[in-house]
Amino acid sequence: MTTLKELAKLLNISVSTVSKALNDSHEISEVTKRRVNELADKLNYKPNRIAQQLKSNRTKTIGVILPTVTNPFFAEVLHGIETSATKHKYDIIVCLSDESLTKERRSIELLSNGSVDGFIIAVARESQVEEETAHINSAINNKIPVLMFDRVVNEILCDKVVVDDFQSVYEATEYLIEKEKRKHILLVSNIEELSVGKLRIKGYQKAIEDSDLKPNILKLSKVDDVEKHIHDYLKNNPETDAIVSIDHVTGIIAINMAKKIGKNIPKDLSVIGFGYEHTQLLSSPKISIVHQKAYEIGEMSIKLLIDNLMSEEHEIKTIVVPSKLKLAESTK
Amino acid sequence: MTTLKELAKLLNISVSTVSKALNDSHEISEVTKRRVNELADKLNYKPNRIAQQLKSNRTKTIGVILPTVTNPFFAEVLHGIETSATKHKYDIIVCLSDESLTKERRSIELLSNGSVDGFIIAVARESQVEEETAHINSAINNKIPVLMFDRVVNEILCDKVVVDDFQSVYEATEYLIEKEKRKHILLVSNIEELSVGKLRIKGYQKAIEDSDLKPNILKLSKVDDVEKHIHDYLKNNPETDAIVSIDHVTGIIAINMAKKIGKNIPKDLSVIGFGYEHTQLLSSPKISIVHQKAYEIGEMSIKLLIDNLMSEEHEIKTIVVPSKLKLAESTK
DNA sequence: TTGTATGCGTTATCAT
DNA sequence: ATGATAACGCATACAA
Repeated sequence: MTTLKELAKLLNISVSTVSKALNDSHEISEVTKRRVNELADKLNYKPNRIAQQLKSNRTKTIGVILPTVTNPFFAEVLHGIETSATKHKYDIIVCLSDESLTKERRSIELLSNGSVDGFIIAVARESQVEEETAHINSAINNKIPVLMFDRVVNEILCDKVVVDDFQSVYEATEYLIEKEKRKHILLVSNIEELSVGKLRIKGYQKAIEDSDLKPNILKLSKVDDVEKHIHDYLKNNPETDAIVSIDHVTGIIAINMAKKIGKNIPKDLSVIGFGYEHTQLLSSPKISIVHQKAYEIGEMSIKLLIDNLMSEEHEIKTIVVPSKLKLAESTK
Repeated sequence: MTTLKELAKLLNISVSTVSKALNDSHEISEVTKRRVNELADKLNYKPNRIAQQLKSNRTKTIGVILPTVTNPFFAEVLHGIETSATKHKYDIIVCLSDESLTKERRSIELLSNGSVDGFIIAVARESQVEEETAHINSAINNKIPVLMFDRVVNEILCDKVVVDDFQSVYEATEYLIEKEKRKHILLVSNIEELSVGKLRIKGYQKAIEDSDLKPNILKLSKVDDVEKHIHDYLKNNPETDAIVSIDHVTGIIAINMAKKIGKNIPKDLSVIGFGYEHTQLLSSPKISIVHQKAYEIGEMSIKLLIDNLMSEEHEIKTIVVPSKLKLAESTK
C-alpha cells in the first residue's frame, strides 16, 4: 500500500506537505496540490485507516452483537443497521452470541479494547433468562456507549429501541374480538421466557380480560413437536376460532394444521402471527401478521447510537417503533 | 482506557519493561512480572487493538461482502463464517451489497485501505449479470486475498467454495425419475440469471435428457405473482407429477397451490426444493429439499482464506461442498 | 507556502 | 533485568 512517505519521496517534498495537500489545506499552493493529487491518483493512494484510527482515537466502527441471524427478524434488523451505518460512514463488526451468555460476554470483552466506538446489542436468551448482564454494564463503565434493541434489560441505563410488544398484541387480539367477533382465542408461544414474549402475552391477557373472555395459552418449548401439539390442541378444542402466534413460525404451522383437520380459514379459524415480508408469502391462505418494522429498528438504533457518539451531552432515551397489523385479506 | 504508559508511570518503570512483562518475556524478573500483572488486572488493562494493528500491519479482521442476509442461505453461511472466524481469533466486518454492483464496489474500495486482511465475497446479482468484476480483481491486485463462495466468477483467480449445483439437481431429478417413476417433471426457477441457477437448470436438463423425458421450465421473475403463475401452470398442465424448485421459496408455494387445486401430495405430485432447517418446518406436507450445507460453506470459506493469509506460498483452489437430498418422508 | 517535530499505543532492537 | 529509542502511517502544532 502506498503511504504518504512514499509520495513525499517521489515528489521530493515533505510528508506533511503531502498530507496537507491531500486534505486540501489552504496553506498549500494549487500547483503542489495538483502534483500531489495526480501522483496519489496514479498510485491509487488511500490513507491507512488504522493509522487514522490511532491518531484520532476513533474507529468509526460499531460492534453489533446479535443472538442469531437465522431468525428473519434479526436478519432484517441487521439489514437496517448495515445500510444506515454505511450511510453514516461507519463500519460494523458483527458477532453472533448464538443465544449464549458466554459468547456474548466474550465478544463484548474482546471488542472493548478500542476496536469499536460503540455497541448495538440484543441480548442472548441465556443472558436474559439468567439476568446476568454485568458485561454490558462493564462496557458502559469503560465509556463505550451501548444501545440495546428488542430484547432489552430494563435495569441497564442506556439508549433502547423496542417494539410495542404489549400494544401490538393487545390490538391484534382486540381486533379479533371486536371486528371478527371471535370468542375462543388461543395464544401460541415459544418465547415466553424473553422480555418481548412476556410483554406480548400480557397484551393478549389484557385484551381478553377487557372483554371478559377466557385466556388460552399454549406454551411450546423449542424441543417440542410443535406441529403435533398445535394439531392436538385444535382437535381437542374444536371451539377455537382464532389464534394469535407471538413468534414468526408457529402461526404458519397453525394454519397448516387447521387445514389438515378440515378447518376453513379464515371462516372457522382466524390466524394472526408475527412476521415480515416473506412470512405471508409462505402461507396459504395468507396469514395476518403483526409486522414488526425490523429494518426501521436497525436504522433507528444506528441513528441513536451515532447521536450519542457525536454529542458531548447525551440524554438517555427509549424509542418505541410501532408495529403494524397487516391483515391477510378481508375476513369480513 | 489504560495504556502501557500509565502503568509504567504508576510503577515507576519503563514502558518497554511493562510491555515485556505483560508478554511474559523471559528477560523480565518474576517479581516485576507479578507487580505489572497485578496492576494491569486491577486497572483492567487491555492492549489497544488499533495500535497493535498499526505495528503489526495486520488487522486480524476479514471483510465479508454478502448480497443480502434476509435470504436464509446467506444468513446461515454468515453464521458459519462468524463462528469459524471467532474460533480463529478473527473479527468480521459485514457489508451488504443489496444485490447492487455499486454498493459492492464501494464496500470493497472502502475496506481496501488496511481495514481488513482479506475478503469473503458472494457477488451481487447485478455484478454477476453485468459481468463487471474489476473491483474484485483490484482488491487482489492490492495484495488483499479474496475468497468467493456460492456465486462465483470463473474468470477471477482466487479461492472458491461452491455448492455442487449441477450434481445435486441432477441427482434430485434422477431420483424423481428412477425411484418415483415420475414422468412430467417441472422445474421452477426465479434465479436463472445467476451462476448457481444456470448450473442447477443444467443439472435438471441433463437428467431429463438422460431419461428421454421432456423438460418443462417455468421461469418466474421477482416481480411476478409467483402464486398465480404456479397455480395456473398446474391447472393447465394436470399431467405434472413432480416439481423441482431451485430456490428456497417457490417449492413451498408450489405445495400450497397444489393442495389448493386438490392434488394429493406426494401421491399426485412430488416436490423437491432447496432449503435449510426451517424450510421443511413451514410446509405441510413436508417438502423434500436439497439441503445446502450453508454453515459448512461459511466455515470452509474462513478456513481457506485464513490458510491463505497465513501461508507464504498458497496455491489457489476450489472446494465443492456437497449438498444432501433430504426426503420429506418415504414417498414409496 | 513548505518543512520539522511530536504523538497516538504498541512492539522490537539495541544499549546499559 | 531494565530502559532508551525507533518505527508503524497519519495529522497537526509549530518553525522557518
